[in-house]
Amino acid sequence: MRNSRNDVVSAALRVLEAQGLENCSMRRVAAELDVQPSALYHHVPNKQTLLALMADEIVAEVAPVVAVRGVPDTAAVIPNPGAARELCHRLRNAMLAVRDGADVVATAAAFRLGRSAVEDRLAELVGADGARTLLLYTFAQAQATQMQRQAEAFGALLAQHGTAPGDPAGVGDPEPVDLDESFGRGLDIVLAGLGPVSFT
Amino acid sequence: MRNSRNDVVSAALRVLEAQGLENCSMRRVAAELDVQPSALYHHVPNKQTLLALMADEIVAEVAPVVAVRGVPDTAAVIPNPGAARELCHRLRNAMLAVRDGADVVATAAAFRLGRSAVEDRLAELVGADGARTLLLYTFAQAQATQMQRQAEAFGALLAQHGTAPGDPAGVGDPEPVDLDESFGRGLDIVLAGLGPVSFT
DNA sequence: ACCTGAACACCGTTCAAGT
DNA sequence: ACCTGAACACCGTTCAAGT
Repeated sequence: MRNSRNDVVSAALRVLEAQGLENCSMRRVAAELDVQPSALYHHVPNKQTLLALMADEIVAEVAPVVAVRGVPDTAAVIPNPGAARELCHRLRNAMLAVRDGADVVATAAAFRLGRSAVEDRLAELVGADGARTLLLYTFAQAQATQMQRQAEAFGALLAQHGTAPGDPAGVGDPEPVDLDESFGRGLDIVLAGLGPVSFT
Repeated sequence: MRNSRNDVVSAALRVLEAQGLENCSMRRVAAELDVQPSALYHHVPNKQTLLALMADEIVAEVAPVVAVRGVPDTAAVIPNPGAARELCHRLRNAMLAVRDGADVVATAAAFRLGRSAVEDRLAELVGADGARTLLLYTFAQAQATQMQRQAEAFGALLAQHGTAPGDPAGVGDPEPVDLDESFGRGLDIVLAGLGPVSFT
């Protein structure tokens, strides 16, 4: 046995980190494994599936390992906004830790809204509606954060290559929002909307 | 003058509606205009810009036309959660009205978080933090909704081609959440978190 | 100003064939 | 079981050249 499915996922994550999502092609993943592109299809049916496996890997450490038996009874939910807040922060950090991780996870996760470990855990803490709201907000916010960072990195590159500070490209665009702090405030808004429980 | 930039955007939106985002290539847009692919680059610097122009078109009717002068003073915000709620519904409907519209708009809009007409208007109604939270939630929720619909349409296609109800593919997957109703509930959670104002 | 034609450097996926 | 080699039907973008 030369390569396993896990080898393929690992190689794909290396390519993602090194080259970004737009360059994370099947052909480059194959090259990372010193293998022909067609060999990948022995381990994975298509690129979409590979991306979903990568997404699982990226968020693997986020949700506690405790197995949940069955869907929680809505009436049985014991609200715990503090734990929900921490889980959302962990999720966001996990996505931000990998280049273009938010895009990878958000795309794959939206595809199976309602059946992820993180969503199940969140639902136990704040109910199904709150869980969905928190999850969607966290995905979109992480995507925006990563996009802003990438734009800043690109702008820094341009500036280095001859564009002096104060040049047309840099004039008029107001200072960007701090999306790390903004996330916490948005999270607090949603949590505050979930009920009268105080959770500071 | 044979084609204007607006002709290109219109053609691209037609291709998007007819073929979906993954098939909305520069080459197909060119074909829609009976023109060589290279001709498009006379009107638009690259595909990313074209997608941004399409996004602007999709949400053009959402924000009121009233010109806003300057950034609203945070202290001067007169909370109006009811108006914010309606604006979010309008935004979501505009995205859902176009095939893959949520993806197109969310990607382009995340790129310029903080400088869209819709966000400015929302910020007037609920403040900057509330506006960002509502906007991100609405984008992600619309993306999830459109993805679920597409999956359902695909599933229906499969079922039509020989898969009887009760077949392996359809057994075990629980009934999907109604994301149209779910959106309203999530919106109410966020709005409730924005302050003590009642808005029913 | 707007477009053609040809090219460059890529894609995802399939499939027969090898070991 | 795992992989190669070759092919198919595509991509976005550039650039000289036409009108």
